[in-house]
Amino acid sequence: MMVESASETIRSAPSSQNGVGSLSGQADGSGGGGATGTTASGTGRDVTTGTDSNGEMSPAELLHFQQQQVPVSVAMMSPQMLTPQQMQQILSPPQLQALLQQQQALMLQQLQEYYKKQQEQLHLQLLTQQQAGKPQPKEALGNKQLAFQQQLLQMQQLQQQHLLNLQRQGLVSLQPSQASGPLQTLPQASPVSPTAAVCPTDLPQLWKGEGAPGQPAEDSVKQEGLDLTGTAATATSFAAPPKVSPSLSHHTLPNGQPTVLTSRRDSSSHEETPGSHPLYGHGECKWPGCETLCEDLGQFIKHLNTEHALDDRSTAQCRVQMQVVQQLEIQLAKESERLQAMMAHLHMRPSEPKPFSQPLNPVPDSSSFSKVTVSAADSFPDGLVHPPTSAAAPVTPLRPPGLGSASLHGGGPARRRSSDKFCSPISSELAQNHEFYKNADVRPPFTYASLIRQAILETPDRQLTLNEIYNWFTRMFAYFRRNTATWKNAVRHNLSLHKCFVRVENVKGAVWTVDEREYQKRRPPKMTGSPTLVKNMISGLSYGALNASYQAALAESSFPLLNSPGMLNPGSTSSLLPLSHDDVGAPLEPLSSNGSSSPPRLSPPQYSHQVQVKEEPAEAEEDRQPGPSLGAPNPSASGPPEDRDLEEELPGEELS
DNA sequence: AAAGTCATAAACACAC
DNA sequence: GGTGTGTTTATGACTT
Repeated sequence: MMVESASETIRSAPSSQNGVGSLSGQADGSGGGGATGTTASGTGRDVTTGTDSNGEMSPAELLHFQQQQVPVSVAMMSPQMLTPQQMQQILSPPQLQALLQQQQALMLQQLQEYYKKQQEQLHLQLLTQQQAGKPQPKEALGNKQLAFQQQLLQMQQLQQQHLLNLQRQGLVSLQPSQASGPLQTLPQASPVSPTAAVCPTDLPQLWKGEGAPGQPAEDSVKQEGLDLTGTAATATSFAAPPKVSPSLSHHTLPNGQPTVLTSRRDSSSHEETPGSHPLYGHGECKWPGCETLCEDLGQFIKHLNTEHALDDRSTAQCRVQMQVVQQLEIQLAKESERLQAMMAHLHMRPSEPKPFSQPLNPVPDSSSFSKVTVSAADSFPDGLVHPPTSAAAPVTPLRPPGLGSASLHGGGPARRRSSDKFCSPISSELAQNHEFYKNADVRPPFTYASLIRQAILETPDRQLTLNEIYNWFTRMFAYFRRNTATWKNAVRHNLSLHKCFVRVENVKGAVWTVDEREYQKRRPPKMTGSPTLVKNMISGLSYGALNASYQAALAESSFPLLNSPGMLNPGSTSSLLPLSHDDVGAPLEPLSSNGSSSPPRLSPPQYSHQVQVKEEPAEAEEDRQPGPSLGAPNPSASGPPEDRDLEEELPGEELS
């Protein structure tokens, strides 16, 4: 009371402090570092803005440089994750152009290589099988081919669509050579393959770059030794994912020959016309970020030698480019695997047509089209299930073949209702980028609430003490290893503020649980945080994360009802979270069923599933749990539903 | 422009 | 008194 007034007045002063926040925030208040306060705001931000690639780069500068390059990857994924506006915000026009061109070229190239590769493979397969006298049902093969071709088509369509979208958005002006390729080749089959929307989610992992442990793809890339001259690592290497469907994986290489060779040749053959240079096109230098006009090849060569000589800067740029390529390769690998899974599958049951071609509505509006559909499809079940143990396992993006098909269901056109994808984006995103967040000082693109929930749900008991939550944060995110006061306060704040978090008294103290129902009640997503997120992430630095983040954020935002049971099919449900069993069974009864719905299966008290207080909740437990009353602040859940918490999860969770 | 979200910051109350 | 927990309120940046 009195106190309050007092504090209030006091507060007015501090409000200015917010200035601090906003200060850093000018770019975005909360953002980037806002939180992380001092440090971040100070350093981080300046960093982002400040650097200009100078001639020589110190390690730090190099880092900065990479940050600057962020846009590269951003642009790459952009269509799926950012609205054009956002992209434009982040990138300067020239940058945009350059990046997009680069992206187009790369994709094209890789697709073509991939295509060839696959053809070879098929050929080989056919031959082998025929020779082996194995009366392999031609039908099966035929189907395989069909499926395969469809997949390829799908990929191409995806690219086409992608380019079109870009064009439509005015983000890029298609250039004859680049655009024409895919466009011509593909008799535009309108239905843009949804699934195709290759999800870049895992990319960030790769981005970890050198350090990343066991990434098959990565490894192969490295082994090949990147061709720094420009054509970039070939995607082909991925055609032979080391661990894919056994039957197929081995065929990859025709003669066990380093794929590289062939592929490289291939690529050169298509790209390099006599008198041309992979880095030279349309009269200008195609070196990332450089658009210098060069009248002819000679001049270009000259330019190349002078401007892009072997120095730190060029090297750094190369590295960035390598990463970009790796990301694409990962995508390709995923698609490839999916394709193989499809083939494998069809081999057994050659009928199933491809479900995915739902006519994709032609992108309602630029901003929406991207919405990473796939992510959902991508999120694979096993997701977070891995206990957060420090198991620095190789977070392989590869999806278990069996699951591959899942994408078929889920992968819907962009705007699809989330219901189809029940996968919790955050969980999948985290699962896939677990290592990344763990090591990179990047702010995760989720709200505190969603993170807290995730932390809780990851535990078998679905309950955590505050301290355990803290630990989860620090364990899972490098970002939360600093500025503890700030985010811890935020965590507490969120716990108290949101109804979905229920405090349960325990003998040993109190634990926090999640009232899934409350959580689900949250209102539908909204495209939060874009710009902010963007800035944050960028300032946060890793663009890999950016990607993932965006993807996740967008995914979430586009799938409001991600848990809606209605659409769930058992199998997929499991993918949801670690809660699997319980969850699957009971819970999620979100909105779909009936607004406020009283979930039939749940007792009024709800708690959807879980919450069994550890040890002995004893009496306390009784009180809160079942009870409606929910322990702490939480009124009857069913009653005042949305009041308190309605936040994140689906929405683009960013923690700005 | 209003309303709603979210992140932050901070004041307070309590319990240990 | 210090620290950890929880709860609240205020603010600014953003989005719808």
